[in-house]
Amino acid sequence: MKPKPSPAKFIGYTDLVRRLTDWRALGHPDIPPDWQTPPDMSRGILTSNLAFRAAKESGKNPATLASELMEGLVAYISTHRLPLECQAVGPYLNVRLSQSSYIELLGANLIENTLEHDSERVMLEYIGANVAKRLHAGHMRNLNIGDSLRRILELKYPNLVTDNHWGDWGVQFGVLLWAYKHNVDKAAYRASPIDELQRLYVWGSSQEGKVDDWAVQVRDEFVMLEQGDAGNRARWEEFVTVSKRELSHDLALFGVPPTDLEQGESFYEADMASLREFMDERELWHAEGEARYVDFDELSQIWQGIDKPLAARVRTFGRCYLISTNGYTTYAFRDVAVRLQWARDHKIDRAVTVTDKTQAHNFDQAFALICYLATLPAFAKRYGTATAERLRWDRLVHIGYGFLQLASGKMSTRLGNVLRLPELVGEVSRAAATAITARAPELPAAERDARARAVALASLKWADLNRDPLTDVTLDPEAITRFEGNTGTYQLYTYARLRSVLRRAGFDGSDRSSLVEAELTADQCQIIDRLYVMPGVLKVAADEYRPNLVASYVYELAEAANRWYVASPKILELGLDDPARAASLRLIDQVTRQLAFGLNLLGIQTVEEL
RNA sequence: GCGCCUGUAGCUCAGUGGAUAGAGCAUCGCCUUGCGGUGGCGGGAGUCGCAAGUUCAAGUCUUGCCAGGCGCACCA
Repeated sequence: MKPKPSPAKFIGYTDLVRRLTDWRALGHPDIPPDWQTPPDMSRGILTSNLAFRAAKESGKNPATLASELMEGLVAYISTHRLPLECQAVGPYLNVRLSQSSYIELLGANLIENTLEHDSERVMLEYIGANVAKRLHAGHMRNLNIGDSLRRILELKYPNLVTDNHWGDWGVQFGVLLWAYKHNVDKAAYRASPIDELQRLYVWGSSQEGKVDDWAVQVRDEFVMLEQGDAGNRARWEEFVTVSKRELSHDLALFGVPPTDLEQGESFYEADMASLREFMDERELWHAEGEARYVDFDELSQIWQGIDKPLAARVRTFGRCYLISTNGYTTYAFRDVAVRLQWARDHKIDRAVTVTDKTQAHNFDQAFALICYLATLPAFAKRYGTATAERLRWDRLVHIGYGFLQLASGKMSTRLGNVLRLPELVGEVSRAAATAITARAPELPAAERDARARAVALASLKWADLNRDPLTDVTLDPEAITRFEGNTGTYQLYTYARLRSVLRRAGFDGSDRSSLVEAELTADQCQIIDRLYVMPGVLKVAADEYRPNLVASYVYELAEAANRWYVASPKILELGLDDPARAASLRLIDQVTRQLAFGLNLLGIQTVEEL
């Protein structure tokens, strides 16, 4: 008679941490254990430095205290039947999974074990495409970071909404409409509307100073558009339509799904008018001819209830123009209106915006202004108390990213110094095709190109997301597509190789009976530890908006799996009834699922063959 | 001038106030003709920009300097 699997219920990581956090040390009930992942997984899955923090009030040295605390922890774990072993190591309280639980974990679905949900309504804004302009290489970072944050934040916030803040309004449309009327090449427009619009915009801008009253003519075109002139309106709508078609094509090329919303800049006209009226009525800004501005030094002093550190920051924000001398609303003013609209109409509690890092100052100003306005009773009266309460400094977030360029000598300059997104993908795909041909020369061209595309996208996304968004990136297509090292290709390769083992073994996941008798090696247990603690990584990644933590986790998992796999006996040569074979295959299955899950959070699709 | 960001190995970069600061590339060696070796193991390589401070504990927090990048008003 074979022993039956343990009847103990599977406890996920998040659950386990919660229950361990409920434990309060005798004599120190007010000091939470604050469980963390240890720096080195060989120490276990969780560690607490409670003894340090409790040492002072108890007057004992941390190491002595730790062994005393350990008795209480042992009793707690035993009482609650948690599948854990624990040990005081010097002043640290270390917790590891009990040996008997590994087999059970191996058979469980570790990926289902995700984050605690937060009911906040969160808006994530990214892409930042403009009407009549193609995506260029700089947009890649926005797409990568935005799309990845979307996937990561969704794990924590079921009420996540995404928005593409579409650049579809403003004086530039006066320029475009004016240029279209004076210089459009109809044949070129039919052939490729976006290219012709880009040309027209450049041409139109270049006429400043050459044409009398250029500024007036351009402004009049935009004013006509604003006031609903039928011709300009129809043309503008057509520009928007062709631009959206172009954008969805580029997004598909890059494997990024569309956002939930596409609230272009024009969408906020009414709210800006309303805010303008509000600011005028209450004299909340300074007038300078047509222009209107806010002085943040003043504002920091009249802001009721602001805390001191924030006040010190806000007073350095300088002056912000919200209405220009020409009477146009500015970008900053639109960002104020955007957050009002989100808070009021979408009931957004937390708003995250992804743009390049040079815009940080603009968002500081816009966030400070809307937060200040939200403290005014008149604002709550006009826009709702709930709306006002949602607008809080610590919940308005700007994620800035640095610039991206190709390594010198490898930049495509066919279209001047702007590298379009499809060209970037093409450039990296060529490097990937070269690398693939080197190892599989006989591969048919179609198959090679398909793999090259997968490798190119994975390489680009990995190179981008494996680091802090703020750093500037110089891409070397050859380096990022290499199979060895910490590259996207290495992750894809590891996945494909392990999947191949499962295929050859005929693994279908159905047979778990022989698992029970398996003895796992220390290497295997450490991999299971890693798989088990992934939600801890995801939590920090979501809390701090940092996809690179997910990338680090994926890399470490792939590395650990490779290390074990290469050192272990050949799985396919083990007997079909050998429990070690079942355990190894099951582990590979868990690893590949987790790798795919992690890579997917970075927007990277795995492939079965590479 | 003011503000923000950055400064960690030769290079490119990770690094939750906590245990011996880690990867990749490059470099020097070793294992392995392999279930997908494009792998794996190891060596050398660090005053974590400098200096104070807070703390039981600082690459991490605070302050001051130094260097680089980016903003600073009606572009987005």
